[in-house]
Amino acid sequence: MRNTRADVIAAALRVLDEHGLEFCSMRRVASALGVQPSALYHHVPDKQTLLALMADEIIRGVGGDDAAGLCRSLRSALLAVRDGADVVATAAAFRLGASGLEQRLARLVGPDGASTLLFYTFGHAQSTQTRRQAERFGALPGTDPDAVAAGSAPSQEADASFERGLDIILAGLGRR
Amino acid sequence: MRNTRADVIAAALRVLDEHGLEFCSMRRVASALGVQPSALYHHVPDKQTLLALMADEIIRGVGGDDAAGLCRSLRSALLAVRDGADVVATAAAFRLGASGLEQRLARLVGPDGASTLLFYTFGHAQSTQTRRQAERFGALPGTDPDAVAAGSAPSQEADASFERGLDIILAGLGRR
DNA sequence: ACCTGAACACCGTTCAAGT
DNA sequence: ACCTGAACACCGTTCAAGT
Repeated sequence: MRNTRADVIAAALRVLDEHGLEFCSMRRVASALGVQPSALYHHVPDKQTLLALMADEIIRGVGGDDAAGLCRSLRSALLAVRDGADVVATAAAFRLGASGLEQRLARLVGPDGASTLLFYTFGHAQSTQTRRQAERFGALPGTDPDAVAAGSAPSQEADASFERGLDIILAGLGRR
Repeated sequence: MRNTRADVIAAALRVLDEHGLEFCSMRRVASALGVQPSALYHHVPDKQTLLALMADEIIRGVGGDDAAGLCRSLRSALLAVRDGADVVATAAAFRLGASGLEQRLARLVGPDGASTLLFYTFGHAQSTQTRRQAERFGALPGTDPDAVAAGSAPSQEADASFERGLDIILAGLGRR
Protein backbone atom coordinates (compact mmCIF):
# COMPACT_ATOMS: atom_id res chain seq x y z
CA MET A 1 0.00 0.00 0.00
CA ARG A 2 1.73 3.14 -1.20
CA ASN A 3 -0.65 5.95 -0.30
CA THR A 4 -3.88 6.27 1.60
CA ARG A 5 -6.69 8.81 1.36
CA ALA A 6 -5.35 10.53 4.49
CA ASP A 7 -1.98 10.93 2.73
CA VAL A 8 -3.68 12.63 -0.19
CA ILE A 9 -5.56 15.03 2.08
CA ALA A 10 -2.39 15.83 4.05
CA ALA A 11 -0.41 16.45 0.87
CA ALA A 12 -3.18 18.66 -0.50
CA LEU A 13 -3.18 20.73 2.70
CA ARG A 14 0.59 21.13 2.46
CA VAL A 15 0.33 22.32 -1.13
CA LEU A 16 -2.51 24.67 -0.16
CA ASP A 17 -0.57 26.21 2.70
CA GLU A 18 2.61 26.65 0.65
CA HIS A 19 1.22 27.80 -2.68
CA GLY A 20 -2.35 28.95 -2.04
CA LEU A 21 -5.69 27.76 -3.41
CA GLU A 22 -4.98 29.09 -6.89
CA PHE A 23 -2.07 26.69 -7.36
CA CYS A 24 -3.50 23.78 -5.39
CA SER A 25 -4.13 21.64 -8.46
CA MET A 26 -4.61 17.89 -8.63
CA ARG A 27 -1.39 17.70 -10.63
CA ARG A 28 0.58 19.55 -7.97
CA VAL A 29 -0.83 17.47 -5.16
CA ALA A 30 0.09 14.37 -7.12
CA SER A 31 3.63 15.57 -7.68
CA ALA A 32 3.97 16.50 -3.99
CA LEU A 33 3.09 12.87 -3.36
CA GLY A 34 5.55 11.61 -5.97
CA VAL A 35 2.77 10.09 -8.00
CA GLN A 36 0.99 10.51 -11.34
CA PRO A 37 -2.12 12.79 -11.38
CA SER A 38 -4.38 9.91 -12.31
CA ALA A 39 -3.35 8.05 -9.15
CA LEU A 40 -5.30 10.54 -7.02
CA TYR A 41 -8.56 9.34 -8.49
CA HIS A 42 -8.08 6.04 -6.78
CA HIS A 43 -8.48 7.80 -3.42
CA VAL A 44 -10.91 10.59 -4.25
CA PRO A 45 -13.68 10.87 -6.87
CA ASP A 46 -12.85 14.43 -7.93
CA LYS A 47 -11.27 17.71 -6.89
CA GLN A 48 -14.43 19.11 -5.31
CA THR A 49 -14.57 16.16 -2.93
CA LEU A 50 -10.91 16.53 -2.07
CA LEU A 51 -11.52 20.20 -1.21
CA ALA A 52 -14.44 19.20 1.02
CA LEU A 53 -12.25 16.67 2.83
CA MET A 54 -9.60 19.34 3.29
CA ALA A 55 -12.26 21.66 4.70
CA ASP A 56 -13.36 18.99 7.18
CA GLU A 57 -9.75 18.62 8.29
CA ILE A 58 -9.26 22.36 8.67
CA ILE A 59 -12.24 22.83 10.97
CA ARG A 60 -11.69 19.58 12.86
CA GLY A 61 -11.43 20.35 16.57
CA VAL A 62 -13.31 23.63 16.42
CA GLY A 63 -15.30 23.99 19.62
CA GLY A 64 -16.28 26.22 22.52
CA ASP A 65 -18.79 26.71 25.30
CA ASP A 66 -20.52 29.84 24.11
CA ALA A 67 -21.22 31.46 20.74
CA ALA A 68 -18.28 33.88 20.95
CA GLY A 69 -15.85 31.10 21.83
CA LEU A 70 -17.09 28.95 18.98
CA CYS A 71 -16.66 31.81 16.51
CA ARG A 72 -13.16 32.59 17.78
CA SER A 73 -12.20 28.93 17.54
CA LEU A 74 -13.55 28.70 14.00
CA ARG A 75 -11.77 31.86 13.00
CA SER A 76 -8.40 30.72 14.27
CA ALA A 77 -8.82 27.37 12.49
CA LEU A 78 -9.59 29.17 9.22
CA LEU A 79 -6.60 31.50 9.60
CA ALA A 80 -4.20 28.66 10.47
CA VAL A 81 -3.82 27.56 6.85
CA ARG A 82 -3.41 29.73 3.79
CA ASP A 83 -6.75 30.39 2.02
CA GLY A 84 -8.42 28.28 4.70
CA ALA A 85 -11.46 30.57 4.87
CA ASP A 86 -12.03 30.28 1.12
CA VAL A 87 -11.70 26.51 1.11
CA VAL A 88 -14.05 25.96 4.05
CA ALA A 89 -16.59 28.58 2.95
CA THR A 90 -16.91 27.10 -0.52
CA ALA A 91 -17.02 23.50 0.66
CA ALA A 92 -19.39 24.34 3.55
CA ALA A 93 -21.91 25.67 1.07
CA PHE A 94 -22.33 22.18 -0.36
CA ARG A 95 -22.10 20.12 2.81
CA LEU A 96 -24.61 22.10 4.80
CA GLY A 97 -23.21 24.35 7.48
CA ALA A 98 -19.63 23.38 8.28
CA SER A 99 -20.08 19.97 9.90
CA GLY A 100 -22.87 20.60 12.35
CA LEU A 101 -21.16 23.74 13.53
CA GLU A 102 -24.20 25.69 12.44
CA GLN A 103 -26.45 23.43 14.53
CA ARG A 104 -24.26 23.83 17.59
CA LEU A 105 -24.40 27.61 17.19
CA ALA A 106 -28.14 27.50 16.51
CA ARG A 107 -28.71 25.77 19.83
CA LEU A 108 -26.98 28.69 21.56
CA VAL A 109 -28.34 31.69 19.66
CA GLY A 110 -31.07 30.41 17.34
CA PRO A 111 -30.88 29.70 13.60
CA ASP A 112 -30.79 33.35 12.51
CA GLY A 113 -28.11 34.22 15.04
CA ALA A 114 -26.10 31.19 13.94
CA SER A 115 -26.11 32.04 10.24
CA THR A 116 -25.43 35.71 10.96
CA LEU A 117 -22.43 34.82 13.10
CA LEU A 118 -21.13 32.34 10.52
CA PHE A 119 -21.46 34.75 7.59
CA TYR A 120 -19.63 37.36 9.62
CA THR A 121 -16.85 35.03 10.79
CA PHE A 122 -16.20 33.62 7.31
CA GLY A 123 -16.34 37.05 5.69
CA HIS A 124 -13.96 38.57 8.18
CA ALA A 125 -11.50 35.68 7.90
CA GLN A 126 -11.57 35.78 4.09
CA SER A 127 -10.93 39.50 4.17
CA THR A 128 -8.03 39.06 6.58
CA GLN A 129 -6.42 36.39 4.43
CA THR A 130 -6.84 38.40 1.24
CA ARG A 131 -5.17 41.39 2.88
CA ARG A 132 -2.36 39.22 4.16
CA GLN A 133 -1.61 37.99 0.68
CA ALA A 134 -1.79 41.46 -0.84
CA GLU A 135 0.71 42.63 1.75
CA ARG A 136 2.94 39.65 1.04
CA PHE A 137 4.03 40.95 -2.35
CA GLY A 138 2.12 44.08 -3.28
CA ALA A 139 2.55 46.74 -0.60
CA LEU A 140 -1.09 47.62 0.00
CA PRO A 141 -1.80 51.38 0.07
CA GLY A 142 -1.86 52.81 3.56
CA THR A 143 0.13 50.00 5.09
CA ASP A 144 3.11 50.62 7.30
CA PRO A 145 6.03 48.60 5.84
CA ASP A 146 7.61 48.16 9.28
CA ALA A 147 4.40 46.77 10.70
CA VAL A 148 4.16 44.36 7.77
CA ALA A 149 7.74 43.27 8.26
CA ALA A 150 7.10 42.70 11.94
CA GLY A 151 4.08 40.62 10.96
CA SER A 152 2.24 41.39 14.16
CA ALA A 153 0.48 44.70 13.63
CA PRO A 154 -1.85 43.50 10.86
CA SER A 155 -3.07 40.45 12.73
CA GLN A 156 -3.40 42.43 15.95
CA GLU A 157 -5.68 44.97 14.32
CA ALA A 158 -7.54 42.15 12.54
CA ASP A 159 -8.15 40.44 15.88
CA ALA A 160 -9.47 43.63 17.44
CA SER A 161 -11.66 44.37 14.43
CA PHE A 162 -13.10 40.86 14.60
CA GLU A 163 -13.96 41.29 18.28
CA ARG A 164 -15.71 44.60 17.65
CA GLY A 165 -17.94 43.10 14.95
CA LEU A 166 -18.63 40.10 17.13
CA ASP A 167 -19.72 42.43 19.94
CA ILE A 168 -22.16 44.19 17.64
CA ILE A 169 -23.86 40.95 16.61
CA LEU A 170 -23.92 39.54 20.14
CA ALA A 171 -25.39 42.79 21.43
CA GLY A 172 -28.10 42.52 18.78
CA LEU A 173 -28.78 38.94 19.83
CA GLY A 174 -29.07 39.95 23.47
CA ARG A 175 -31.85 42.36 22.63
CA ARG A 176 -34.79 39.93 22.66
CA MET B 1 -13.92 49.68 -34.62
CA ARG B 2 -15.25 46.21 -34.08
CA ASN B 3 -15.54 45.91 -30.30
CA THR B 4 -15.10 48.20 -27.35
CA ARG B 5 -14.22 47.47 -23.73
CA ALA B 6 -17.87 47.92 -22.79
CA ASP B 7 -18.80 45.22 -25.32
CA VAL B 8 -16.35 42.84 -23.69
CA ILE B 9 -17.76 43.52 -20.22
CA ALA B 10 -21.33 43.11 -21.46
CA ALA B 11 -20.50 39.83 -23.21
CA ALA B 12 -18.72 38.57 -20.10
CA LEU B 13 -21.77 39.37 -17.97
CA ARG B 14 -24.01 37.52 -20.42
CA VAL B 15 -21.75 34.46 -20.30
CA LEU B 16 -21.65 34.68 -16.50
CA ASP B 17 -25.41 34.86 -16.17
CA GLU B 18 -26.02 32.01 -18.61
CA HIS B 19 -23.27 29.59 -17.65
CA GLY B 20 -22.02 30.63 -14.21
CA LEU B 21 -18.62 31.74 -12.96
CA GLU B 22 -17.08 28.30 -13.41
CA PHE B 23 -17.57 28.43 -17.17
CA CYS B 24 -17.01 32.15 -17.62
CA SER B 25 -13.65 31.72 -19.35
CA MET B 26 -11.82 34.19 -21.54
CA ARG B 27 -12.25 31.76 -24.42
CA ARG B 28 -16.01 31.58 -23.93
CA VAL B 29 -16.38 35.34 -23.65
CA ALA B 30 -14.36 35.66 -26.85
CA SER B 31 -16.53 33.18 -28.69
CA ALA B 32 -19.69 34.91 -27.43
CA LEU B 33 -18.23 38.00 -29.08
CA GLY B 34 -17.36 36.13 -32.29
CA VAL B 35 -13.69 36.81 -31.82
CA GLN B 36 -10.44 34.99 -31.06
CA PRO B 37 -9.42 34.69 -27.35
CA SER B 38 -6.33 36.78 -27.90
CA ALA B 39 -8.46 39.68 -29.11
CA LEU B 40 -9.76 40.26 -25.57
CA TYR B 41 -6.31 41.29 -24.42
CA HIS B 42 -6.57 44.38 -26.54
CA HIS B 43 -9.37 45.61 -24.27
CA VAL B 44 -8.39 44.19 -20.91
CA PRO B 45 -5.00 43.30 -19.39
CA ASP B 46 -6.09 40.01 -17.84
CA LYS B 47 -9.02 38.00 -16.53
CA GLN B 48 -8.79 39.35 -13.00
CA THR B 49 -9.26 42.89 -14.29
CA LEU B 50 -12.20 41.82 -16.43
CA LEU B 51 -13.83 40.28 -13.34
CA ALA B 52 -13.28 43.52 -11.41
CA LEU B 53 -14.91 45.51 -14.21
CA MET B 54 -17.84 43.08 -14.21
CA ALA B 55 -18.13 43.55 -10.44
CA ASP B 56 -18.22 47.33 -10.86
CA GLU B 57 -21.01 46.95 -13.39
CA ILE B 58 -23.00 44.60 -11.15
CA ILE B 59 -23.03 46.98 -8.18
CA ARG B 60 -23.47 50.11 -10.30
CA GLY B 61 -26.52 51.99 -9.08
CA VAL B 62 -26.53 50.50 -5.61
CA GLY B 63 -27.75 53.15 -3.19
CA GLY B 64 -30.06 54.01 -0.34
CA ASP B 65 -30.75 56.51 2.42
CA ASP B 66 -30.06 54.36 5.45
CA ALA B 67 -27.88 51.35 6.21
CA ALA B 68 -30.69 48.84 5.81
CA GLY B 69 -31.70 50.26 2.44
CA LEU B 70 -28.11 50.22 1.22
CA CYS B 71 -27.73 46.56 2.22
CA ARG B 72 -31.00 45.59 0.57
CA SER B 73 -30.02 47.40 -2.60
CA LEU B 74 -26.61 45.72 -2.64
CA ARG B 75 -28.18 42.34 -2.03
CA SER B 76 -30.64 42.64 -4.88
CA ALA B 77 -27.85 43.77 -7.22
CA LEU B 78 -25.78 40.72 -6.26
CA LEU B 79 -28.71 38.34 -6.74
CA ALA B 80 -29.67 39.84 -10.10
CA VAL B 81 -26.93 37.99 -11.97
CA ARG B 82 -25.82 34.39 -11.54
CA ASP B 83 -22.84 34.07 -9.17
CA GLY B 84 -22.92 37.85 -8.75
CA ALA B 85 -22.11 37.64 -5.05
CA ASP B 86 -19.01 35.56 -5.72
CA VAL B 87 -17.76 37.85 -8.47
CA VAL B 88 -18.23 41.04 -6.47
CA ALA B 89 -16.94 39.60 -3.18
CA THR B 90 -13.72 38.36 -4.78
CA ALA B 91 -13.12 41.50 -6.80
CA ALA B 92 -14.08 43.78 -3.91
CA ALA B 93 -11.35 42.24 -1.80
CA PHE B 94 -8.75 43.71 -4.16
CA ARG B 95 -10.36 47.05 -4.95
CA LEU B 96 -11.04 48.09 -1.40
CA GLY B 97 -14.61 47.82 -0.24
CA ALA B 98 -16.91 47.63 -3.27
CA SER B 99 -16.49 51.09 -4.80
CA GLY B 100 -16.82 53.36 -1.81
CA LEU B 101 -19.86 51.47 -0.67
CA GLU B 102 -18.03 50.69 2.54
CA GLN B 103 -17.30 54.38 3.08
CA ARG B 104 -20.94 55.30 2.54
CA LEU B 105 -22.00 52.68 5.06
CA ALA B 106 -19.26 53.72 7.48
CA ARG B 107 -20.62 57.24 7.49
CA LEU B 108 -23.97 55.88 8.65
CA VAL B 109 -22.97 53.21 11.15
CA GLY B 110 -19.22 53.55 11.67
CA PRO B 111 -16.42 51.41 10.19
CA ASP B 112 -17.09 48.31 12.30
CA GLY B 113 -20.79 48.42 11.57
CA ALA B 114 -20.05 48.87 7.88
CA SER B 115 -17.77 45.86 7.58
CA THR B 116 -20.07 43.72 9.72
CA LEU B 117 -23.03 44.57 7.51
CA LEU B 118 -21.04 43.94 4.33
CA PHE B 119 -19.70 40.57 5.47
CA TYR B 120 -23.21 39.55 6.38
CA THR B 121 -24.79 40.77 3.15
CA PHE B 122 -22.19 39.11 0.92
CA GLY B 123 -22.25 35.89 2.92
CA HIS B 124 -26.02 35.66 2.83
CA ALA B 125 -26.18 36.39 -0.89
CA GLN B 126 -23.49 33.82 -1.68
CA SER B 127 -25.33 31.23 0.36
CA THR B 128 -28.60 32.02 -1.40
CA GLN B 129 -27.02 31.69 -4.84
CA THR B 130 -25.28 28.43 -3.96
CA ARG B 131 -28.58 26.98 -2.76
CA ARG B 132 -30.32 28.15 -5.90
CA GLN B 133 -27.82 26.34 -8.07
CA ALA B 134 -27.95 23.17 -5.99
CA GLU B 135 -31.73 23.18 -6.38
CA ARG B 136 -31.41 23.76 -10.10
CA PHE B 137 -30.13 20.28 -10.81
CA GLY B 138 -29.52 18.38 -7.59
CA ALA B 139 -32.65 18.34 -5.43
CA LEU B 140 -31.23 19.51 -2.13
CA PRO B 141 -32.24 17.39 0.87
CA GLY B 142 -35.23 18.77 2.72
CA THR B 143 -36.46 20.83 -0.18
CA ASP B 144 -40.03 20.76 -1.36
CA PRO B 145 -39.97 19.97 -5.13
CA ASP B 146 -43.17 21.92 -5.73
CA ALA B 147 -41.77 25.00 -4.05
CA VAL B 148 -38.63 24.71 -6.19
CA ALA B 149 -40.71 24.32 -9.32
CA ALA B 150 -42.75 27.38 -8.41
CA GLY B 151 -39.49 29.25 -7.89
CA SER B 152 -40.98 31.62 -5.36
CA ALA B 153 -40.81 29.86 -2.00
CA PRO B 154 -36.99 29.65 -1.80
CA SER B 155 -36.43 33.34 -2.54
CA GLN B 156 -39.26 34.34 -0.24
CA GLU B 157 -37.71 32.49 2.69
CA ALA B 158 -34.28 33.83 1.72
CA ASP B 159 -35.62 37.38 1.79
CA ALA B 160 -37.15 36.88 5.22
CA SER B 161 -34.02 35.24 6.55
CA PHE B 162 -31.93 38.15 5.28
CA GLU B 163 -34.20 40.64 7.04
CA ARG B 164 -33.97 38.76 10.33
CA GLY B 165 -30.16 38.78 10.28
CA LEU B 166 -30.16 42.43 9.27
CA ASP B 167 -32.38 43.22 12.25
CA ILE B 168 -29.98 41.48 14.61
CA ILE B 169 -27.01 43.53 13.43
CA LEU B 170 -28.94 46.80 13.35
CA ALA B 171 -30.20 46.14 16.88
CA GLY B 172 -26.62 45.58 17.98
CA LEU B 173 -25.59 48.84 16.34
CA GLY B 174 -28.38 50.73 18.06
CA ARG B 175 -27.04 49.67 21.44
CA ARG B 176 -24.36 52.36 21.84
C1' DA C 1 -6.89 50.36 -33.30
C1' DC C 2 -8.51 45.87 -33.54
C1' DC C 3 -7.96 41.32 -34.72
C1' DT C 4 -5.98 36.44 -36.37
C1' DG C 5 -3.13 32.27 -35.87
C1' DA C 6 -0.11 29.75 -33.64
C1' DA C 7 2.15 28.61 -29.78
C1' DC C 8 3.33 27.78 -24.55
C1' DA C 9 2.60 26.02 -20.19
C1' DC C 10 -0.82 24.65 -17.80
C1' DC C 11 -5.68 22.40 -16.12
C1' DG C 12 -9.33 18.11 -14.47
C1' DT C 13 -10.59 13.68 -15.73
C1' DT C 14 -10.81 8.98 -18.02
C1' DC C 15 -9.18 4.60 -19.09
C1' DA C 16 -6.60 0.77 -20.45
C1' DA C 17 -2.82 -1.48 -18.72
C1' DG C 18 0.60 -2.87 -15.46
C1' DT C 19 2.11 -5.02 -10.46
C1' DA D 1 -5.41 -2.20 -4.18
C1' DC D 2 -2.54 1.13 -6.08
C1' DC D 3 -0.28 3.05 -9.74
C1' DT D 4 1.54 4.36 -14.79
C1' DG D 5 1.09 6.30 -19.47
C1' DA D 6 -1.34 8.25 -22.75
C1' DA D 7 -4.97 10.69 -24.20
C1' DC D 8 -9.08 14.25 -24.34
C1' DA D 9 -11.04 18.56 -23.97
C1' DC D 10 -10.20 22.31 -21.91
C1' DC D 11 -7.61 26.75 -19.53
C1' DG D 12 -4.96 31.97 -19.44
C1' DT D 13 -1.65 34.45 -21.81
C1' DT D 14 1.88 36.02 -25.32
C1' DC D 15 3.33 37.54 -29.63
C1' DA D 16 4.25 38.10 -34.33
C1' DA D 17 1.63 39.25 -38.10
C1' DG D 18 -2.20 41.01 -40.67
C1' DT D 19 -5.82 45.15 -42.01
